[in-house]
Amino acid sequence: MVMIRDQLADAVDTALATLGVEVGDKPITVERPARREHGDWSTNAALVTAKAAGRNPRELAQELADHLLADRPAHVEAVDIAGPGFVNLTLSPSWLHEVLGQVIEAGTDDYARLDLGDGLRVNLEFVSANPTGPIHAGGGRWGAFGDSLARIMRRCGYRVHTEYYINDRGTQTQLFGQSLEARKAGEPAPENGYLGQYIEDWAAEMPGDADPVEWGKQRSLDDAREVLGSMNVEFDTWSSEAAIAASGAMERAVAKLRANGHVFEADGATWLRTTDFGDDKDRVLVRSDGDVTYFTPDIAYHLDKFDRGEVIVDILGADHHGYVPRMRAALQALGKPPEAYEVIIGQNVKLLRDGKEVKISKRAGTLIEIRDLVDEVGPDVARFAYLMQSVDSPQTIDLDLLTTQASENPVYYVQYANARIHSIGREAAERGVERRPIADVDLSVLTEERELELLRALSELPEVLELACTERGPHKITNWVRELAGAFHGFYRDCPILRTDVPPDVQQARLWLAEGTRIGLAIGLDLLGVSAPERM
RNA sequence: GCGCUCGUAGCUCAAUUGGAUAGAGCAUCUGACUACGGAUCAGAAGGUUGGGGGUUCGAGUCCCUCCGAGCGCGCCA
Repeated sequence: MVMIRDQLADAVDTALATLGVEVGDKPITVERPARREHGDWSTNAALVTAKAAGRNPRELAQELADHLLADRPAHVEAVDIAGPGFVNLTLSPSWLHEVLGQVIEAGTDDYARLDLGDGLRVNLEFVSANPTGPIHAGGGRWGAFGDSLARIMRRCGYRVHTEYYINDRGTQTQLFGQSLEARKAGEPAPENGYLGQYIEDWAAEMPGDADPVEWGKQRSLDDAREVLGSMNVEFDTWSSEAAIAASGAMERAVAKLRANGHVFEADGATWLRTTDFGDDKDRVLVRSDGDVTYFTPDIAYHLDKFDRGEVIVDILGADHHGYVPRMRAALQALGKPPEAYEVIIGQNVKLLRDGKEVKISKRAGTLIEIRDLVDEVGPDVARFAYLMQSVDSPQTIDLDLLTTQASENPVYYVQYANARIHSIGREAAERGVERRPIADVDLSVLTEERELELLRALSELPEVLELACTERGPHKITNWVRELAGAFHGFYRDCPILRTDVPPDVQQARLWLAEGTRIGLAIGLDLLGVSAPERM
């Protein structure tokens, strides 16, 4: 599918070459201007090349505009220069009619399906909460984000493998099991043990003959799997730290690190010289008491993940960012190139209840379970709420607002647009109105501003998807889906389809426009892991 | 103290990664259907992008500095 943007960019390149203008370091872009009066597309080509060429930007822009007018790319109606030297292109609505044809032809499977990844295998790890209790509402952010990013990257041509790492080896799982056991026996919790309502509930649930450590771990995992699954978050692999540790993978990893010359002994412990690769201090692999730190099995695990991906990506909460330099160093010490390891740091979620922050501590038992949130507002509202914001900024979720105003959640605004489209389909069937093959329909009758706005929104999806993928920003899809829904609601209001006074040719074109919108909503909502109900 | 991240409308957040007059939703106020679904639409109001300096054709975005917030700095995990 040839994108109009590429056609325009080619035309600009050709014109620059004809003018003999050197293209420097600054990238020449063809973009959609923020304001409608600046045309449909705009290029900064004259601005970024003028200085090196020793030219006046506006004069250069004028020459560029003249060339573009003389050898006019398809659909281009007018070329203007504006501001400091932008060249603005105004296109005939025919380019949008062409987009609608492409959307219909490609359908849900193929419209906005890109090939950025070229089949590169990417291993994506997220959530990976300790199996010492239920997943808290903050952890839901990583589930929603990671799963959506996986969907986005898959649509962009990456082969993505998702993983959940289970820290089931260390002292925390032991303590957790002991806490359950103590609670069941009516004894006080062990020192630094786990407290809270869920300990009480789970202890009551635990059979008397169960191994508390093993049962507690399994109970936590079942909870995570079920509640994340209810939010449409799935993992290809659940990796156990204990299994990695028992497999000999740690010993192999340490041997390789040693062979590569990055391991040394000091103070009775075995160290990895991570400072060779930019860490601020060296790290212990094997403690002087002979036990490994948790770093060592984690190195083995990260090495193991390369079996399921050429690039591995960790999605971590900001509270783990201090850990990144040592893992990056360890993988480089193992001979992996720096670009084979990517870390996405997400800012933490702040939960408000009664206007006050709920401090989360699993150990103290003060937590808001994601299950409670999902039970109360439903998986779509929860997931959409997590995905409305960039993970780069701290997120504040006001639980009272989300629950009391659940019915005003933006997700319904989007789903309602979808339901309206399906409602039109049902009504059309009832009235015996049929959609003729698109080849027989004249889309050029779509000239109302509402119609063009909707088409413009639809045309943006491939660009938005590309950005969402390269910038690791699923929230860009959320924003787009809201825009598309908004454009549809406006269209729906002002452009009747089935009313008897609508001319048949207009009716046909609008039926296809509604169908194109349905396709766009289906793609967008699927990328977000949110359902697209036909009725509400 | 050192390091990482962040600071945008009353609130929650965007901003095509350096582009043109910084945009949405919520909340507030004012309007719109005898209908293809009002969970909708139109409009008003709301800003010195924490402060200051710098870089350049151009800065919310990059650099410096101050202020404020979150997180991290163990032979814990």
